[in-house]
Amino acid sequence: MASKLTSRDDDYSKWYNELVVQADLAQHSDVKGCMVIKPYGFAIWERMKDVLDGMFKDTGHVNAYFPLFIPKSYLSKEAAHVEGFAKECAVVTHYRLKNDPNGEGVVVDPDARLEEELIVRPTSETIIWNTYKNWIQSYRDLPLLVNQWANVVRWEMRTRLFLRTAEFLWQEGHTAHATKDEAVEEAKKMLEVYADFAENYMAMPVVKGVKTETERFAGAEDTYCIEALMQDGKALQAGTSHFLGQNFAKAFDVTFADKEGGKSHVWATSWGVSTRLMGALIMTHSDDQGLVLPPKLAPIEVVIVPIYKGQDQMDEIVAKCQEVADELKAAGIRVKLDDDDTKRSGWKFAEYELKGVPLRIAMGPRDLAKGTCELARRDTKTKDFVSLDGLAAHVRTQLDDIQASLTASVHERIKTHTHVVDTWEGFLEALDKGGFVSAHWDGTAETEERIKQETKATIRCIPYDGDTTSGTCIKTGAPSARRVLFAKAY
RNA sequence: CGGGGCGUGGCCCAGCCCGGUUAAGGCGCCUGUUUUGGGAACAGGAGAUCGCAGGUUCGAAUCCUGCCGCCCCGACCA
Repeated sequence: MASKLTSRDDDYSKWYNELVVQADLAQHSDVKGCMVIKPYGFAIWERMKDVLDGMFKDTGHVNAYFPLFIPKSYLSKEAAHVEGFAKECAVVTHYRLKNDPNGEGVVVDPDARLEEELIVRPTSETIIWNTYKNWIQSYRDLPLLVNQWANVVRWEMRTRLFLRTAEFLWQEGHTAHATKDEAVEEAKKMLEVYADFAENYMAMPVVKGVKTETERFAGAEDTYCIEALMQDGKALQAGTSHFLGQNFAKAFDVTFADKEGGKSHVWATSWGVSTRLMGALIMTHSDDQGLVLPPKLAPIEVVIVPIYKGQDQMDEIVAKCQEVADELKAAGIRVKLDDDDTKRSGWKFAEYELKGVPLRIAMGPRDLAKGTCELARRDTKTKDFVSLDGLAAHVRTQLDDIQASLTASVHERIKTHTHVVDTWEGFLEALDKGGFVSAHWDGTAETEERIKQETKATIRCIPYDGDTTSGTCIKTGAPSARRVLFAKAY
């Protein structure tokens, strides 16, 4: 743990990889592209999950669980969908092993070949819609608002811890509605939930918008997204919500009887966020000393480190620290008292900084005499001596302040790193500086592709609250209805 | 799939080019003593079929052949 992190300026990518491992969030497993999420990393994910799950429930959704395996034939029922996912599917072909007749270990039993191969779900639309077919008969069964927390597998060529792993954890909401308007409204509503979560819990304000046709989810009619901006100026798609039209209802023949006795196909949405949010969280706030966590998602909001010499002093100080811990806990603050006698205080300071704990309280003999403690902020690295009287209220204020200040700095980052340009030269310059580039585009996939080929920048979204005055495309000079947001992305 | 790198105690790695007693060092771990307000010091100790399989040789971590795995950079993608 003693090794220093590579600085962000030296190599942002290396910094990220080292941080994830050194802060004890995750590690590479022996399986290519798959990670082990370690307890501390998982604790953060659990916080995210708990908060999001509450938000889904508050918007009327319920949880269910669908199988990991999808019959191969299901996947091909929606043409665009299979097209989008076929290249990255793990396939189960056998169901049994046997002892190797040549003596070494086990081999796949060739007699145990599945009649129809099973696909390890890359997403669950197909198996869910195949199930919904039997759940939905009447308008009375609608809307159907179901979410599932699950793991999915996408056989990516190139992976990075949290940002893109072959297996990842996520939630996927799958809803069915009687009308198009209601489904569109649902898709947009869930995007708002994601944006709310990103800004108010992750302290990561995002840009909300709609994807262009080429960036759309395979099988969707519209993909709404939240786009975040990382410290290195690259964008990260942090969540998507899809209006699926009647595509899956038609592919799986899901119809309902309406009030008038007619039969119609239902309208669908799906929406998801994944452990990629962990990567977003890490890259958004952390610094060269390690992780910086927003209090609302920090598994530990305050760590208390006792400082002492000798057993007697230790007993006395730890007892006082325990009192403080109890007081903070009673005030609803997630607090950890680290009274581990085998680690020295200096070691603990460095360790909790690396792990991004927002506030640290240190208490030693001098504090005990004065009725004070040292309160250190992770985000600003400032330290103050504060009275133990009214400490819980003070800590609460500080935590709120950290949350607000992290949020504000990301707002500022987006503001200062969104460049409005009107010429191709200006566009290239802006891309060099990093961040979002607001520019006119002629609306064609060809131009979008050309720009991507030449600059690696993609249209992140057509932002909700962007500039809607018309102009001319930066690449072709053709008329453009409005500005869109470009960026180089993860 | 193309390019690069790496596989040596739990972790980081030296040694390999130029083969030769017991495979070096650091972190971590165990025991003890002194320490303790910013990653402690000293002493002792445990821990390795050098990725796998062949080959060359009196002798292989080191040379040769083949294979496997992972990481990084690109194309593809959440």
